[in-house]
Amino acid sequence: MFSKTFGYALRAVTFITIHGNDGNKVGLQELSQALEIPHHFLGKIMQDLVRHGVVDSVKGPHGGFYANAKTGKTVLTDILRITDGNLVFSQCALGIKRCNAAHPCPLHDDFALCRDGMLQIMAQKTVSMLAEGVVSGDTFLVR
Amino acid sequence: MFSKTFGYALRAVTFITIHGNDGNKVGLQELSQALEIPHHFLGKIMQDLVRHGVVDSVKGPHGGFYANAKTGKTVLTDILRITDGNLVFSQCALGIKRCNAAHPCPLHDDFALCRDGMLQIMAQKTVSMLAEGVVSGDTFLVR
DNA sequence: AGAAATAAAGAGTGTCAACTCTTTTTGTTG
DNA sequence: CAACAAAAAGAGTTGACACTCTTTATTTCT
Repeated sequence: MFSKTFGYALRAVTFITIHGNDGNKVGLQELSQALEIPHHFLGKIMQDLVRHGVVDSVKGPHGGFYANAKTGKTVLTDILRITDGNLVFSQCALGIKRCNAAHPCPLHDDFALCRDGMLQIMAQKTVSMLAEGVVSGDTFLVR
Repeated sequence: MFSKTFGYALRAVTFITIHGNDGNKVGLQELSQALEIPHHFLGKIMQDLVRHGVVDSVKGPHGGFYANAKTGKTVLTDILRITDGNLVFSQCALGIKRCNAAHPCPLHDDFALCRDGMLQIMAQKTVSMLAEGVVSGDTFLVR
């Protein structure tokens, strides 16, 4: 459904929301170790997130990533759009090109309902909501 | 979400249910042209479906694929299992390995609800139900 | 029996996501 | 300012999926 990149990005941003605020920064090293994500691959993803302003970063010794004003308010579909592009939002379950409500494939209605439901939930959930769940011990970012 | 192979397989089986019964057979040529699916690739997929008994085939002149007693009763998850394996049924949205109800990722509950809903629908829908929709002109297999 | 048609089988190719490694740039700190 | 630490950038590798091409096996028809 979603790419691995999306999972990595979401987990990383959530981790930074928890541990990278009030002047604290999270290094790439620490981030990749804590979340068990390949170091260099995560670097590229973080680059992209910084470029889009989802998180901020500073270079140099004691540098790293940290949450900005936008970070906590970012909704999951924002991140999905960055990592997976816009295609996820419209593709047909059977891969038929001109599949739409007026010219539906046999699965169109059921699939659209399911997919749009998921996207709607993800459009309402913010990163800080996820962070809350993790802090309270209800949900987990690793393993 | 699902592989192209799944879409190809489902469309092919539905087409055969409509056009390959009562002694009629559908050749690979005809099938791939009607559904606009790459010829040789579809051949491999059909092989697999025949091996699993979803459809039958005969070689030689005027050979081709045709529906058997099982074909119409096949449910969509049967085909999904053949083309995409069992992983689809259990994977985590964020790619976390030991993600489950007792140790959930932040999206687990929402995603499981959505995914299981879709799979449940697909476990109840048979190929002949799809064929009905196509025959009545409500849904389409091409383009 | 021989030719032709057709599915089956298998090897080969392209592309992309996922991952690794190396180099460069930027900023900090002593 | 020199050394160093960390992110940024970019080239390289791998594996899986999607697709193509060629060869073989099987059946039918003349």
